[in-house]
Amino acid sequence: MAVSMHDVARAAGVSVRTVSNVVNNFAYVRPETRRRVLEAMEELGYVPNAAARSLRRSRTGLIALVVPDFRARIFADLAGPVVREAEALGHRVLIEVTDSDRERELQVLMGGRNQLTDGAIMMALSLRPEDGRRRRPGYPLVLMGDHVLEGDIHHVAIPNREASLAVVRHLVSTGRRRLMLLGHGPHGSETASMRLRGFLDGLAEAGLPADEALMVAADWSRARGRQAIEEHIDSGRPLPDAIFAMNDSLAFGALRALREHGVLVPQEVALVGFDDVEEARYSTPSLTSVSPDLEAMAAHAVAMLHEQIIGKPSGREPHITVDFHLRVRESSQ
Amino acid sequence: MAVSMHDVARAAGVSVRTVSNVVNNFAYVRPETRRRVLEAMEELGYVPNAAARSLRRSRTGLIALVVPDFRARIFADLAGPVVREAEALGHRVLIEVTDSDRERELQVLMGGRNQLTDGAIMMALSLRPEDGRRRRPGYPLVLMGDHVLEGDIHHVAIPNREASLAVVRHLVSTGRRRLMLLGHGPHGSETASMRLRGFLDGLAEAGLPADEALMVAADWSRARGRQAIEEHIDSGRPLPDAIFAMNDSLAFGALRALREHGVLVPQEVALVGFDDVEEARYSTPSLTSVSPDLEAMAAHAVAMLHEQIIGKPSGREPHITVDFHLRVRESSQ
DNA sequence: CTGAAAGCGCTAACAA
DNA sequence: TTGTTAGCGCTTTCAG
Repeated sequence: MAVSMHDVARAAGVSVRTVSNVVNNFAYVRPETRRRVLEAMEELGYVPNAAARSLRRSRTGLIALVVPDFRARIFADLAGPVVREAEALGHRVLIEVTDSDRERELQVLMGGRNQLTDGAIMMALSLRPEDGRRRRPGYPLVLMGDHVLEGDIHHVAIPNREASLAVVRHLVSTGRRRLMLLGHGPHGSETASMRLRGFLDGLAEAGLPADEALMVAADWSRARGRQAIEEHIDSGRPLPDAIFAMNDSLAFGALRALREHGVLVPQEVALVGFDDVEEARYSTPSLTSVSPDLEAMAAHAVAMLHEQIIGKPSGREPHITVDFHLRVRESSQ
Repeated sequence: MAVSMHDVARAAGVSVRTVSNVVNNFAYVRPETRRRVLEAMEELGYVPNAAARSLRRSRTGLIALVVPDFRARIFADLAGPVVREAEALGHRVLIEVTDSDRERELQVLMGGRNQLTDGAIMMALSLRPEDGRRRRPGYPLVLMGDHVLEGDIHHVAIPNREASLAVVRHLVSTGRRRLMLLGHGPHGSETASMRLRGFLDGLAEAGLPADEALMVAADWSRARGRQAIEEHIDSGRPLPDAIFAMNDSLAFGALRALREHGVLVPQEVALVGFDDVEEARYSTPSLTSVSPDLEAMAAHAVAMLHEQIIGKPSGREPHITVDFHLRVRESSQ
């Protein structure tokens, strides 16, 4: 067995109570006593036992960050800030990947297989609104992204509609008239439909027609972006003068296809993406893209979760949409 | 308080022992009894308490994956497989970020602040060989990457030297003679020096001189890659006919600088990176790059750690170097 | 096959 | 300011 508090107490000639006080930085320990205890800890190589503490406090100090995919850039950019914020509030973060599997997402909603985490922040992709009712009562939970579930679940959203509208306005302001929307359809998420909505609103606002032939279905990957544009060109249909890709991957795929067919970007076709991945600044041409304030998302989500965990009511609004910036670069000028 | 085994036992009219047997899928429970217990669990919404179990078993079921940075692609590509492999062996993964901070890395080496994890897989960047002696004895640990520490610490390595040698051979075989090495220096890691070594070995093998002026220092980022090439061009020094960038980011930065100065890749300068990030297949031109077998790394690391945790001796070699492939693409043909 | 009961290491109420 | 002590919920030894 490992060294326990009792061993330390004995070595330091005090009671476990005092050792506990020292370990937890409580007041009311005489400096001299504290020193002796610290010394004994050092000497014996004492390390507190997380399990025992959790059991006693009925809190593990762990929160879950549940994401669909490790490789998605949104994950990479969100995880850092989430971990940082969480640590600042005294939590550690257990990262869990669902692969967008509905069963796994439901699992989280219902509080997990075992009581390992004090709460969860989840980017759910496969849940349905009515799943909200299956939430385990009392398990602190914050949703990120667009998934709004039934029941009053805390939620931090990306400004999909607003940002898409801003993209259309930008393109129209530079004289583009035949806008293609790339990525509509198969993905089928809330996210996609909100971006579609902003796109349509933008067209309406500019008095432009919504041309079905220019709303192209595609999974959100480079390969599919490339393929979609390739097929469009091969079919002989006229090109749009601007493409709004629902994410940057699609945009890069499209860019590759355009280049292979000798289409000039932005002279003949303007191109805009969504997410503002690092690569956007370095591609040829550099890519105009929507940059959501992910740091703010992380901060809000953690703060909301923390309040639920410590049971503070907080007058905070349970639904927040963060800010965004449209980074205009070479591909749309 | 949450529902405990006692509650379930009472509801099912059995003893806690039996409930435990059911929960842990032990034998010797009559089907009828099992059914009753399962029913009671369902009805009461029983969820096992991880803390109590850990305390009793003196194992948390958690292993730590310790990485320098969330956004590094190597992390993204390693984390998925590690989590998968770990779950297959019954562990869950707690991800920890060190920001390459030596203190934090040492912390891990010494077993962590509290006994939260049963062991750790670490990509250490800032540790020094002699730090190996500070390892907490008995804490299962596997290192990933190049950092070899003193003491007999299990270790899975990337084939830096071998792969760099292969890159040089490839470039030489396509007629290149003045090779630049980009990324040498500041990064200062084992990784960098092994890649340098392979580069030099390759030159020697081909009977080419090692030209100091063509070994350019740069942090491993796009920005620095771009800047380094820019400065080289501005200085009026003659260009090399091939550039081997120590990672893909550097290569993309270099590519951008070359393009801005009208240098044709690969006609005038061939370009090769290291890591084979997804982007390499989609850049213009697509990038030749070294692709280490990260899945294998993950699998080996988890297997090694698992054996340490369960205390199986295993005849396994404690130092493994995984395989790699050189993906030859447009940038070097 | 099932029951009773002893702790795992820690926190915190209560006492001194 | 410090000591004593009762559990937190679970696994597991020992008995039936």
